[in-house]
Amino acid sequence: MKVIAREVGVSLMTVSRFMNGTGKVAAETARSIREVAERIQYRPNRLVRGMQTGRTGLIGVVMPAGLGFYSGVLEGIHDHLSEQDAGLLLSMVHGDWGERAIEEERKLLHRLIELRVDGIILRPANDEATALYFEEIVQRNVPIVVIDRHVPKFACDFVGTDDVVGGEEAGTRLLARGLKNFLLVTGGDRFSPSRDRAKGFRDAVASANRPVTVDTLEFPTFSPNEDAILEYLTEKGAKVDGIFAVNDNLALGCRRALLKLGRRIPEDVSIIGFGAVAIGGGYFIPVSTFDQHADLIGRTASEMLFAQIERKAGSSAPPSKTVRLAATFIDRGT
Amino acid sequence: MKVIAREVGVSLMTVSRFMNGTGKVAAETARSIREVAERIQYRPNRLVRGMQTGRTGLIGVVMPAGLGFYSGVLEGIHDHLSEQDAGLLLSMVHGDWGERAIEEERKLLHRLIELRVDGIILRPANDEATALYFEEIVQRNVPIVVIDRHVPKFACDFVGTDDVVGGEEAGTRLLARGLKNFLLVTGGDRFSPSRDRAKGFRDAVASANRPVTVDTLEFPTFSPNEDAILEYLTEKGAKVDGIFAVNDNLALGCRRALLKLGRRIPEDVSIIGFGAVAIGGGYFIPVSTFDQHADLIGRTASEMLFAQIERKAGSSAPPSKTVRLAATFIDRGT
DNA sequence: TTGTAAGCGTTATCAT
DNA sequence: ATGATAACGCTTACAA
Repeated sequence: MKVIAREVGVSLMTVSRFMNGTGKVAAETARSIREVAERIQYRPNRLVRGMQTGRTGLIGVVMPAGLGFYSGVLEGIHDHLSEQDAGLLLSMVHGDWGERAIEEERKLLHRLIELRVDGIILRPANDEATALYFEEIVQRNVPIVVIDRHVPKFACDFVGTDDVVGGEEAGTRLLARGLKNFLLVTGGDRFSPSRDRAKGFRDAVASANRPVTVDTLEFPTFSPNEDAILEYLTEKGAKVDGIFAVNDNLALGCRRALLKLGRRIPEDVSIIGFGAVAIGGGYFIPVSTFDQHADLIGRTASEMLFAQIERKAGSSAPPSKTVRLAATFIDRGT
Repeated sequence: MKVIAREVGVSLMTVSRFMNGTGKVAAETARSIREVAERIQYRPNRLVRGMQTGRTGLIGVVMPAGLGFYSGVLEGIHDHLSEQDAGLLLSMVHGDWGERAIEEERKLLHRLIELRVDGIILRPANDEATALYFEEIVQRNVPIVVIDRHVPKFACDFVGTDDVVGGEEAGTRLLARGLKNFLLVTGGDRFSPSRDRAKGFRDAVASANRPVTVDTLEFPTFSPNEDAILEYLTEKGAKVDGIFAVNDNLALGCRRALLKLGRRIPEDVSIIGFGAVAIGGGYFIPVSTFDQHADLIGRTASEMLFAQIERKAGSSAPPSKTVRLAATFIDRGT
């Protein structure tokens, strides 16, 4: 800017005003500035600008990536951020459990604060101990939106799937087929998506006007142990005719086990998953499932984050908002 | 820092020195500083620090995300950056073709420059017209590593798969089965991975010591048109007994077409894909393929980028390096 | 071991 | 419509 100011013969301020469109600049002056800027390939330093204005234009995103669902969310976030001319600072989390994950996540959040991000979108590693790392964010009044996993102990904006209703619909659909002996495959109760889908399913099945049974298989790591499934199906679960798994990965594990036992899908056993995990054009997960509209979750989260950021200026303190998007059933004939 | 300095009763500089470990600070002073910093939850402003030192600790990554391969690459990059305490600024590209993609990509690169990233990792949208947007990067001497798609017109560090050798191995393996009539399914010649894999395959097959045929089907958008495949297989390609597709998506398209025609895999037709696209735990792409070690590509790219960044200080100008990682065959019995 | 002064590239504020 | 000056939060260079 100094160079431009000198060459054009104006002060730094005139150049600054031209660059960020604040205040009036004479048409003639503007032309010269534009010309010189172009010639010397001037690129404003966004970081310094951020230091001045208090808005860096950077948004921190903390989530496990790689999996289909989260890349969809990430894409939704990214697209909205692009429209807002904001940058996406990505931190991927790996482990899901235990103290280590929490410690790791705290460090990531610290880093984001040190980078002075304008806001944070977070998929929490853990329902527990969240006060620990939310504390600082609250103190500093950093805008934040939580996605996918609801954290009951911390009131802030949340965007996720309507898991309870999704689970209910799964139950209703299996019931409508006249099935009676259900297997519910979950990841345990530690995370809201699994917990809520299971709850919805149980509620729906419990309200059937005929006698039904529901057995539950839990895989706390969300990875289906095929041996355990086989064992269940050959012993206690010999009569199972309907399976709901809280995610597609678990559903696929069941599918493989069933095929191994020679049980036909859906003639002998119906099966429904959740998540519509899909990968680029044409790959196909052979299990009826629910589309969570991942990209929309991401976009919504980003929009809510910006609403918070804009609000900060006005400094009102509205109540936190919880948004749950309906999952859409995808019938793949299983 | 000002607050800490005042409370402890030292100058700003002492605090600064303590914070970044430069110079000596008395043990006693250090204790006090640490204490106050802890109490007031001081977090250094990395952006300002970057402005001063010329290193922001931010790395820009420009690539299409979402697909399995790229999320693997992203993960590799991310892990290395974490180790280096650097931040990952992600820009996702959507369209792959035409002027628009190039324009979009230029804007992204500009943004990264405005953010003063220390370096850039780029999966180029296009082999053509690259000088256009590389020009500025070269002028500004911004460290950059290109991945996946080799850009012949621009000499810079590159990391990708050894596509030619991979294609050769596919050919060799099909030949070893005694097959004679091949179908090569490509995405055309515009991008190096498709082009090179096809070249390798053709070379291998051409060196067979028996008469063979090779037909080629091109899908410039990399999405398999099942009708076109069916048409080919029922007419000209009735005798095809071996298929090599330059990526798994195309291979799966062929698989579906074959199954529809009642051709058995691999009894009637052998098929090999490329890319080992996989998604979280347990999903399974039913086509023999090659693992590109995506995460290693990402990590290597990041390492090479940091080598450049460190070199910048020393300002020597070494030749650019091209690294090609071998793809590993994954036998899935097809 | 600590301090002083200047500077990084930009915007805010108040004046002209 | 333009300018002067201070300020943002930190580091570098030099001095004590």
